[in-house]
Amino acid sequence: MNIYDIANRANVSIATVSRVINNSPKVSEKTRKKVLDIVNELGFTPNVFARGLGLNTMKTIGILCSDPSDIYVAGALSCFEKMLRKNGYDSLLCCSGYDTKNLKKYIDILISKSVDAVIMIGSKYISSRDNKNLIKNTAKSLPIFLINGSLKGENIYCAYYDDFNATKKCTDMLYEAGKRKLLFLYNSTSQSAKRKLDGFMKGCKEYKHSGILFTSLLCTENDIESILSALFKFGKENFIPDGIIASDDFLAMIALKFAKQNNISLPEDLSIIGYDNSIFSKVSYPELTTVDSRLFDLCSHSVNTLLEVFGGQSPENITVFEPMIIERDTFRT
Amino acid sequence: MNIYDIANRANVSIATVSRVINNSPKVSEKTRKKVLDIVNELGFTPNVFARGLGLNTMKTIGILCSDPSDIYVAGALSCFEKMLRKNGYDSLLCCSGYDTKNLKKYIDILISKSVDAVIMIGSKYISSRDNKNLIKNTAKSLPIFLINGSLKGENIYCAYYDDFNATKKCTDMLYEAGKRKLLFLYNSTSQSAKRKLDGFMKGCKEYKHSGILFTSLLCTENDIESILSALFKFGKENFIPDGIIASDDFLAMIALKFAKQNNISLPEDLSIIGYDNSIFSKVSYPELTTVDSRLFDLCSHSVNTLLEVFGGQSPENITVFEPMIIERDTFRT
DNA sequence: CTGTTAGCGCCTTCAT
DNA sequence: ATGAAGGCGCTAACAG
Repeated sequence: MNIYDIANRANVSIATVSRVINNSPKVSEKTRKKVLDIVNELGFTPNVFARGLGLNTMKTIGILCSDPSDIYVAGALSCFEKMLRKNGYDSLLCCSGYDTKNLKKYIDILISKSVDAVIMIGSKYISSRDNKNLIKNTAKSLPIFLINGSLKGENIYCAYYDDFNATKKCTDMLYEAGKRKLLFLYNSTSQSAKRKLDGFMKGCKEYKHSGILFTSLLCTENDIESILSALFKFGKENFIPDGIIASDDFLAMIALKFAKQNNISLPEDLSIIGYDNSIFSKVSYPELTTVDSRLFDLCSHSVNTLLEVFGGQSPENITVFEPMIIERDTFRT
Repeated sequence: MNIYDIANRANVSIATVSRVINNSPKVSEKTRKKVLDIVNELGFTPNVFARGLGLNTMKTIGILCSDPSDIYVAGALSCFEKMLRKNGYDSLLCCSGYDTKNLKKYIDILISKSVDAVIMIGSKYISSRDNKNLIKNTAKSLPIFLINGSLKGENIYCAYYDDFNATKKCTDMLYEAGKRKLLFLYNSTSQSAKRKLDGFMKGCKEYKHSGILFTSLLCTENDIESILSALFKFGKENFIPDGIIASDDFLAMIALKFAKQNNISLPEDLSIIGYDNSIFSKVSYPELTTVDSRLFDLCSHSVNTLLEVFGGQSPENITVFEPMIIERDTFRT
């Protein structure tokens, strides 16, 4: 079934049918109704290929992410799909895994499907110089939206969170609460993780002369056991922290587990601050004090920007959101 | 850039270029190489619309789910995308939320994008008679794959887990461990939840004459506070359970939290068994004993079935996977 | 307001 | 082994 069939039945030309389908104003109400009735009766849906072929747009956005089973990614994905759909766009999902080397491959896939834009969730993609150039190049042909990452360039729109400020603030708070042996836990060397680490270091260095000890632990292995044993080994060596800042709630949960296994009392002997205000932070006991990464704000802002770009406007290229610390039970000021 | 450009540069016709792109055997090695070189040099990718217009397939699978921020859905999504991509298929994501009434709307969206098949994650969609008929009807035009749900019908392929057996087994184990006041927690009336509830009831009824008390609690509100307060109110009334089976790990986590808040010792005074073997069960302390829902098996089996269907074979329509209980710390036999 | 027609880029059948 | 040409369904420019 195609517009010819509809046109035949309605005794009009295919052009008229096309106009009706696309809500063109220049159709008489009478013809419109006649055509619409037949369209509904036959349950006709225009063929996207044919439409795309002419318009070269399929109202589809490519969403590039590492892995939706990551809780942060899943949240972003959920938000994007919902908002995009509300505005008539479909979401083509493309998961790259945690290796960012073959970004080109995935971008090519999305481009070959003629997506109208690419949303990249996570700052890992911007780590290498090659990838940066690749993204800048890609942006020549379609707008790119970076969630949680920062890259200057035409047709590139970034929204991220001021992680530096956030961890700096956390460090300050821990110090002011009397904590003097601080540990920063992180699991990636992404832009975002770096910003967090930098904020932590900055804070610690300011208190250096006040007898503060601090260090950071990169947990590259992502399974719980290895992180726990790293923590354990770490604690044994020389440094038993009284304050931990984690780059995400998952790591914070493991730190919490470690503390409980070792009968360390929270938050007196050890304070823990997580990151993301994820479901983990609410479901745990005690509940995690955490940094709200305002995922929803980031995502909805990005979709709005996207709509503005498609609407021919020129929105800001970079938007930074301010941190907010959610105090729960693992640390209180 | 299109095949005409390539054809020009290579001094061949577009037909030849098309043949090369599609690995047709009837092209001389020499021409093939000549064309391929230019294709690679220019980074040419055939236009999917044009291709789809003729072939009416876009090598895209529609994935219908409630919400990827649900941890189970996220896991399935991750698995599907990965396996489909490996086999040259893209994933078009479509999230319906938890209201299953407008299934038709979402199916129409996917069909209008000419997906080659639809994968439906979650058994909620099969709840109403209307939806069942809708799915059967849709299956006339393209294959449908049901994850965690069961519906007989041509061109409908189901993979689910024997939840009945699983909760039945859990109930048996709790009874054998001396538990006599059992509670089943669930949060949905999906097929899968019903199977779980039935298994629990079956088990309990068998022990009815041995002085066992049992009941179930449907937690429709999905926020932690209301579930906690439901549990609290519940405990106050008349029934303090010594064994809880939850329909997912999230509910189990909340039960765990409740127990800890009320200084109930685990697993002595209260045993908890979760469901799904999700990240929750491993990150909590004590770790959750849980039922492994073998998500990965379900998903990969479904993708294999899908490939078989596309390959013209006739695989089994319904596959049931057997339960496996993972013993951790909240209950031990 | 409505109809005619030329593409959009590719695949495929039919000639050669 | 290769080329020419029709057709896939739709949109938009143009003509009436």
